Amino acid sequence: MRAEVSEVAFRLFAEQGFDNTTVEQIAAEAGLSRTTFFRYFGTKEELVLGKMAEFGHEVAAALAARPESERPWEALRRAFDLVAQPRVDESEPSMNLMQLFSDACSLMTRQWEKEQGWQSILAPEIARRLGGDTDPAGDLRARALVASAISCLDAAADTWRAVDGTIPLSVLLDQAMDTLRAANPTGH
Amino acid sequence: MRAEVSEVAFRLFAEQGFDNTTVEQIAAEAGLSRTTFFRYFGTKEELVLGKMAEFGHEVAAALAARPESERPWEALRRAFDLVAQPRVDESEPSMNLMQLFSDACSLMTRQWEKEQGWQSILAPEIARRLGGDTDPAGDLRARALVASAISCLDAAADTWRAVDGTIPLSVLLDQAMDTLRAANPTGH
DNA sequence: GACCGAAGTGGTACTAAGTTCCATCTTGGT
DNA sequence: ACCAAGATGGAACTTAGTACCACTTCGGTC
Repeated sequence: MRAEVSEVAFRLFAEQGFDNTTVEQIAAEAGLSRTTFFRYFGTKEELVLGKMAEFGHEVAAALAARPESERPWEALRRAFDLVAQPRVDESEPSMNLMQLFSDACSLMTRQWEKEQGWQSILAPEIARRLGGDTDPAGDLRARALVASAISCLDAAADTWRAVDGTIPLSVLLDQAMDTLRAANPTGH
Repeated sequence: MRAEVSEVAFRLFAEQGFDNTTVEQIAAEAGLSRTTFFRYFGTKEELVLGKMAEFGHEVAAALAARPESERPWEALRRAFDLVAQPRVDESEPSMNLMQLFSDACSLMTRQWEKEQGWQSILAPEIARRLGGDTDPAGDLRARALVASAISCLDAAADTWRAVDGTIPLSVLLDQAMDTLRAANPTGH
């Protein structure tokens, strides 16, 4: 039922884009009223979020199935194969999934723009420090570093608020970023 | 001018919350019309985003000022001191800033909920693999790992689309995550 | 000093998301 | 056949955001 509406909606999203598709349209094509749509989904975005959550659980299952001996970072990497691995068996494999992933990021909100903003601000300097690659995908490493660092800051800030500031933010940030501290090359 | 409106808005946000403050209210208190407000800011969220962007540039400046010899991850960490370091000189220092940071994350959008969703789904397993800490802030390390991994996936997916899939996503993801690969402890 | 164009401003009306409330229909049990 | 409950649809409302138009104001020109 939810699945049926969802299917209709994603067809329309694919045809016209997310913003150009109204809830009224989705409801009409799915054969229910606007009111009922909102009773089921609450928000238009929840359609996308719901699908993302499904994948999230799949990834979690894959993660849980990784061997105990595997290091966490590696286990995560392997779990991500679920979405990253080009699957030859399914019809339209990971392209649609990554499209959805990417859409979900750009769709929802400005939070993303904020992070993108910080990323685009910080990444050039990091890229420079990593050495002067100017390959098309050359700055991926810089972006990964910056995005992860922001994530650590988010996590630390959240914990900081959760403990009412009784632990200094800098300590928490050290804790978070120490966990990730990679064998980075020395500045060029 | 923008600053003046911004000041009024943040006072109202603090008093009533972001959602319970209408643009009409802000405009009225700042002495301009709703129409003019939108001419200046475009969106209500841009008020918050704008402030975040300011901090972003401050951090970028601090980052650029770090010694060349410093490793990128460390340089980022030091640049983040701008927001993380408890500043004794200013009146209400980093608490408000982090409040804003945190609000900006929860405010804008569901993208954040999605990431939070994935994080909350994946983190317990990672926490378990890191060893059985159950401290209040004990899962910070797990959250940092998961959030960073998600960031790498985002960056890789973005690059993948930018190069029209001519480089396999798995390769890009390896590239991104190898950059971050930490000296993680072996699963307990 | 009157005139004029441009830019900034406000007002009105619109679309669309999301909420609330009420009326209606269906449906399962008595 | 009846009745109560839950699902559905409709109408009205609030708010963000957009489009358009009218008004003012102000600097320059004749």
